[in-house]
Amino acid sequence: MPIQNRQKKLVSTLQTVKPSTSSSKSNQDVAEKISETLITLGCKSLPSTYLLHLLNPEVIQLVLSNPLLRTKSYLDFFNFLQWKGSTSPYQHDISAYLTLIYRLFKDRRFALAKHLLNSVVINEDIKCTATVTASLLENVCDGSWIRAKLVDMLFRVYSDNRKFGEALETFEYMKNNGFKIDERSCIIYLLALKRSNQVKSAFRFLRKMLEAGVEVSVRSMTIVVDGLCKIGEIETAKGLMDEMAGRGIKPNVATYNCLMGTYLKQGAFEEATKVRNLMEQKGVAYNILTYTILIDRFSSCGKVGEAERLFQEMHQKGIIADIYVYTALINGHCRAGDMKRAFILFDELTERGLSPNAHTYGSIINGLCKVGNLEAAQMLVDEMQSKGINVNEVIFNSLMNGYCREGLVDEALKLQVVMEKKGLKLDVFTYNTIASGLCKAKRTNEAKRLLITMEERDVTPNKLSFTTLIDAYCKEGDLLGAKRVFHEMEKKGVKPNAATYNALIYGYCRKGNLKEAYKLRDEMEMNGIAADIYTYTTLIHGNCMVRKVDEAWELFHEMPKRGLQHNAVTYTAIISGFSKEGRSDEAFRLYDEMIEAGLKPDDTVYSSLVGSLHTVKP
DNA sequence: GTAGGGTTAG
Repeated sequence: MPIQNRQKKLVSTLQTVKPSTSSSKSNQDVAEKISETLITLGCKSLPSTYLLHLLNPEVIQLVLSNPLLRTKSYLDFFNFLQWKGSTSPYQHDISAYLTLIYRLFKDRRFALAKHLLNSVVINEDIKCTATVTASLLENVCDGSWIRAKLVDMLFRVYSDNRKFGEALETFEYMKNNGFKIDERSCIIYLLALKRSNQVKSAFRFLRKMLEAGVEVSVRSMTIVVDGLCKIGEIETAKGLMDEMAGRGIKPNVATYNCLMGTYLKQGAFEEATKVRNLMEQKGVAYNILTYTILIDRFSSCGKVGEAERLFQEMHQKGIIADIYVYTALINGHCRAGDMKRAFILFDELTERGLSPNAHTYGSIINGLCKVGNLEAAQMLVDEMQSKGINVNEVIFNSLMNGYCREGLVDEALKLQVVMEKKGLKLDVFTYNTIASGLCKAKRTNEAKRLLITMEERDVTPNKLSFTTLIDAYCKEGDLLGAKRVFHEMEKKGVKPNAATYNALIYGYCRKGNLKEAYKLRDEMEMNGIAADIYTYTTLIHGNCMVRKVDEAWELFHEMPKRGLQHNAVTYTAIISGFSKEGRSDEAFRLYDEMIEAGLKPDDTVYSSLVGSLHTVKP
């Protein structure tokens, strides 16, 4: 039957119903007629003009509740009514939605039911409180077993939408009405909380789960343990694990991975080893993630040999490395400057059918930038682009850093323009990298300008930005400016570190103001920041400059006592100090000592040693 | 529906 004829028929059908009366009987008649039309003719034939003034919520409710209607028909009817293209789209009330959701669920169309429930909770025009929604849901379910499923679905939907208050209210509703609460739904809520940085709420909720009689497993516990570890509450996490053990919930490999990973990130190797021992003791085998974390952390802190050993061990145990493992190991070698091994692994993973991704390329490109091979880095950038992998902010930052290290800060500035053109956001890394590149190129004014303006572009300067800025002022000899920035950073609650103090100490040394430099050294130590190799080297150099080589010598002696090893720069400073004073015996003795320590002297050492031979003792 | 990867300063 052609569409037009169908419509004519429907119109005539509808006209037989008196629209003026609003009694239930009449509503029922209308509903029945509409249902009949829908069953026999389908939804496409509904002419909106006539229907809209015959309809009211009760009629709609009746149509939607008609068991004779097939799912497709009432769904079409529902959508037809609120079709946005019509002149007056109809706004269903919440009961209409919930009725439809119930029917969809009954017809096992779960995804659609959930989708609609989602629109109920986010639609400002129809949404009710969680308790009201839950009880309305129960109403439309008419005592069916489905009501428990639907209230559970409501809990999940609230969680998915980060509506934590409503989700909790639904949870309480289920608890108070004797529903059995599924742990898997609670996990969705826990994860949503954790992802919104509401770890403490997740922690409290876990307790609520236990109180409500939910069968809590190690999964829920691990989510909370992980969250607590991530916010640095590792002791709370351990306390929780003990408490749960008392309830028979034992940690598994995932739980241990969280704990161990956190310790390793903090550099607490002994604690991490304790976790590993505990795993062994309890017979909990490592999985691929355990190995990834271990390989990644050892790689990051320069213990790439240990990372390689774990990589072998993993293979012996029959665990096949994935792209994460390869990337972690490659990164370790790149950081150590061993590009040869990095490329061997890169080829190996490709041969094994794995595809390098942006992180893998990022590691290799960064490694190449560090060793100054910018052409090769550029080639890899081209390669990844040809594979359709986007060059992201991190890779741009790596490249900029590479150029800055080579003194090619203008190339870095060109990349900045490219980044902006691509719509990539310059982040704190970008600004800090370029600023320090500018400082190194003695373009301190540009560096200062960049760091001062970054805030205007919504990038919050961090410790490093302030330190670089202080460094720029110090290099210009503007100690007042440097001090001003130092105080400004304190005021903003950004804590200085050793590098910050060292920049200032350098500034004072450069002016020959050793008194102030020493004062700063004492101040940093009082604030719990240990003087490091840079602090000492700067002070040694500063003393030598004002011909106080004995003071320098004293500092040089102090270093090993404090666990600081001399490096080539320290030796260079002290050797040239003695040389300048014409104390060539001491200078040569230190030179031999330096060679013996396996340190490579640079040109400065030679020239100062040669120079010392011509200097007449005062 | 547990847990994982690449970038910055002296």
